[in-house]
Amino acid sequence: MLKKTPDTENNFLKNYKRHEFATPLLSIDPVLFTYRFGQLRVLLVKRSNHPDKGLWGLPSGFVDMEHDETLEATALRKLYEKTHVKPPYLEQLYSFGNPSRDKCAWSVSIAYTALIAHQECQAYIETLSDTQWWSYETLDEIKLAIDHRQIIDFARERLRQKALYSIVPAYALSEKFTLPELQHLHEVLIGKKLPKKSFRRRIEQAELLIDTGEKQMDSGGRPATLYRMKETARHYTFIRNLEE
Amino acid sequence: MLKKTPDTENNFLKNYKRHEFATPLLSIDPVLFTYRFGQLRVLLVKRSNHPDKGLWGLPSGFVDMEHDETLEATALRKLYEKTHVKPPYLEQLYSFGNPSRDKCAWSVSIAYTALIAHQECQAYIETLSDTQWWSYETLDEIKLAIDHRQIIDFARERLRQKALYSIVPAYALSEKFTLPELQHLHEVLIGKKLPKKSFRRRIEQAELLIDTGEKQMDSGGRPATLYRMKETARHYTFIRNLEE
DNA sequence: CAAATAGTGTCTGTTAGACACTATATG
DNA sequence: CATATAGTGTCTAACAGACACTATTTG
Repeated sequence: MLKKTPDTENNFLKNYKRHEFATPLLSIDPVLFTYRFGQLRVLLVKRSNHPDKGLWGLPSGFVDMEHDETLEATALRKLYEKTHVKPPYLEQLYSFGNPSRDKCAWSVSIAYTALIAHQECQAYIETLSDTQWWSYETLDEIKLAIDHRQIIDFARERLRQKALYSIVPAYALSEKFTLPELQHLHEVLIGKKLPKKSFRRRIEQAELLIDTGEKQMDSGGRPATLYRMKETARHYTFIRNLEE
Repeated sequence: MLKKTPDTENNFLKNYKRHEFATPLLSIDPVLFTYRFGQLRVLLVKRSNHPDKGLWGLPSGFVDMEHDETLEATALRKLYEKTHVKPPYLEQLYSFGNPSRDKCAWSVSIAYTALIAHQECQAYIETLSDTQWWSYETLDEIKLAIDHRQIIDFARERLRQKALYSIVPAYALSEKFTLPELQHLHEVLIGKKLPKKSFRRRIEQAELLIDTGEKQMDSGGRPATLYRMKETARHYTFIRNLEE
């Protein structure tokens, strides 16, 4: 007969070797969007590691268990490596997992959606030869790594939904932006023209924006008012969705 | 000088040992809700393993990398163990992760929300001494394992949101249900009375339900019509939310 | 019959969309 | 001035909430 160690939590913890538990490989996949030249764009990186080395993909990474305190921290760390800024919007999107998505083994990807103004990081990105904005509409032209196309499509669809009931997409614009800019972005995301008066009215009624007093002078017509978002706007949802 | 193996994907895969990559421990935490005796209830299990052995918690489990083909499959497997049925509604909720949530090590929980009619599994659950429905309102009376209270609250809040813009909560009712039942469930989730006429009208206009022709005779008044959901109802969202 | 619950008819105030209008810039 | 873009005034059809009404059961 074996002499048994008492089954206390302390003894359990003492003997706990993580690697004795077979557990899927975990990666973090941030999908960073911006709005540039009238198009939705996504940040892609040329992969320097297997699998799918050499293909374009998301700026993925593994949790650094020594230093990362949260899953978000991992996402922010990977985004910082490629942009040198912290995006003003970051939200967990979905976790994808199956035995073959990564060829190697059962693996799980926790995807995040992030938004940023391209002006905030354009200069830094241009110093990197392996990193660039890619128009969402032209993604069909390239083969993306692993299941990253599926993840991007999932993020894109969620962002379309958010355009219907919030002004979260505004985080893909500069800190100061105009209502016509925001409306055009929403139109790109939703895929149809929106009635100007209604769009402006719902945002005005919700009191989501602050008039900076400044005007954007470069439009070749009447200058548009520059606004910035109130902090409350981040979590505000309209009672009524834009119609699809 | 070392003779280097060519850096091909094949060589990479050949040498790929998962356990050489330190990766967080991953568990799946399904939150199964039902509606019984006018209350929202959640399925809890007395934990037979550390950590927090002996406390009540969610019916958690690990991905079985030999047999589970998806993350959902793991959630369904754990729920089946405790209910012997497959719930009609299952949706990924959120992934929680940090270095201390599980005391042992960096760990990640992928939580799922599931809904079921208690009638579908009541008989089986009553055969298990370690499993029971717990009213959400009385969760304060017990200490839950690890961060399961936080996960349940997160799921509860998401379900409240869904009550505002969908009839997904109906999956917590029997396959055939009445409009007053559904309205009461929504009132519990949202935490306030709803105008009867408006509630009925929005569901009628959306054509989400099928009149079974049957009536529920036990209400002590005029019998209520029994409906079942169309499959389209699962993904339908109203253009206009119920007001909070 | 009264009591209880289910379900409807209808009025009213609010509001989204339509669209024509005004406002302010450039050249 | 014309052109371009920003932003507003206002009408109307649709509809959510209020609430009183009818309908159908039990006892």
